[in-house]
Parts: sequence; structure tokens; C-alpha cells
Amino acid sequence: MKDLPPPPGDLAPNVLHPLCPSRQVLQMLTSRWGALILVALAGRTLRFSQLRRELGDVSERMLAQTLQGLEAHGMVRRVAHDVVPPHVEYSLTLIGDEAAGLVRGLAGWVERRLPDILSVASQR
Amino acid sequence: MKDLPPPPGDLAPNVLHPLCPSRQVLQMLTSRWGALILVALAGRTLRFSQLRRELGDVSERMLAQTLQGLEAHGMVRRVAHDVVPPHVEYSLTLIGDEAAGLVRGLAGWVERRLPDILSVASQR
DNA sequence: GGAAGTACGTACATTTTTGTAAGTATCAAC
DNA sequence: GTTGATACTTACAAAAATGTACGTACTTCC
Repeated sequence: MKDLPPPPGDLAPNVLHPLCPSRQVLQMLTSRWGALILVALAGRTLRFSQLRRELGDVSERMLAQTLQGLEAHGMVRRVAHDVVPPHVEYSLTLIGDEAAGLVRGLAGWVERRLPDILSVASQR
Repeated sequence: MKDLPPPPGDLAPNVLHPLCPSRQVLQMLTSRWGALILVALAGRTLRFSQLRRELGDVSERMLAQTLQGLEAHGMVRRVAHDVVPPHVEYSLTLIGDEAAGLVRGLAGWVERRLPDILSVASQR
């Protein structure tokens, strides 16, 4: 089981290349709920429903689906306690934490620059 | 890209708040073509068709639409030379360059970590 | 003369994403 | 005993994103 050559035929991974897998990974990290889940999960562990309330308006379906995608790519860790009323905890993996840091950086920048962005006076 | 909802009735901008405009701005910066356009435009000026070839597979419709959204939010500057065969140049604004830097950071990270991400061995 | 390049706009069609509602098993509170 | 909470899944449906094809007004190249 060795590493597969990431970019099919190409030399290095490049998001500008249509067929490079990096593009899909980037899209999952920046997808509507993907990005917000990373932000919400940064530095803490949350249960499914806590996460749901945290994001405010995700449907259960989307939350579950997005979490599965993030988990499948090693960004999120899922720990299920086999108890009667289900109890499942989600947290970031090491690599997920790295991604979250970058996503948070972007989200934070948007929040700080929001006034300038909304008053499109920031031209030039 | 849709219109932004009412300003934040909350104290500070927060992407985790469903009604905060920052959420839409973040989405536009991280949208499929929005993010890639920022990456492609970082540090240089490109014409419409050059940008199109650069991204590899955007349709003209999506490129034009996404560029308009970015321009409307002051991220991209559009300069049209009124000549016979159209000649339009696109470049980043100051604020657009800031956003592009962060998006590139994320994209670059994905490219570098791709092997680890694809071989989901990066757990823990 | 015919083809291609340029920067789009505009219908229309398809694909992808996201949401809604209901179901599951069990326990606790009212 | 009805309701609510928990963590989902599964059909089905609506909404949003994206693509396709064609038109434009010229000019250059073959």
C-alpha cells in the first residue's frame, strides 16, 4: 500500500488543474458547511446536535453528509459511544486542525474586513 | 451569487451566524470558481480569455458571472479598452489581494498535504 | 470567402446541492 | 402515555449552481 501519484500525469498537485484531486479536496474544505464545521470544531469537541445548533441552520442531512466527507478525508474524528440515546463526538484530527486554522484565518479576515467589503469603497 | 441580507443585528460579524453577511462573502470567496480566480489572478493581470484558459474548464458564462460578483464586492478590478476586438483586463484590488493571499494559503496547503490527505493514513 | 479570436449576454437544459418529512430505538420527564 | 431528545438514514422535492449553444461586431489570417 504505497502512496498513489496524486495528480494524474502531472508533476505536482495544482488546484488550477481540472483533474487534480487537490481541487476536490479544496472544494470540500471550502464547501458551505465544510468550512463552517471546521470553524465551529476548532479547538473543541462537539456532539452532533451541539454542532447543529452551533451552525444555526444546517439540516441534519447536510450535517451528517458533510461530516462523513470530512471524516473520510481524515479531517474529522468521530467517536461513538454505544449507549441508548446515541452519543457521538466530533473533533478535528491533526491535519484537520491545520486546515481549520487556515479556514479560520480566512473567515476571520472576512469578519474583520466586512465593513470595508460591504461599503465597496475599498476599491483601488 | 445572491444579494446580501440585512446587516448584522448582532454586535460583531460572525460567519457562524446564519444571517451575518460575512457568511455570504465567505461563500463567494470560497465558491468553486471564486477561489480559483483569486488564485489565478494573484500577482498578475489577465484578460478574460487568458483567465479562462488558466482555469482550464470554466464556461464563459460562469467566468463572467463570478468575475462580476468579485468585482461588485471590490475584490477584482476590471479595465476595458474600447477597441474593436474586445480587450478587458482583470486584476486584484488591494483588498482582493489580501483575500487571495489567504485563499492561496489554503490551496497551497491542500496541494502540499495532498498525499497525506489521499492516503487517509493521517489520522489521530 | 470562410474560420478563428475577443468578451461577453441570454435562453434553455442539466447537474449538483440542499432541504423536508418521516422513520428508528430507547430512555427520561411531564 | 404523549412528548422530546439523540444520531442518524432514506425517499422525495425544491433550489441553486453550472453548462450548452447561439448571437454580436468587428479584425486578422489562410
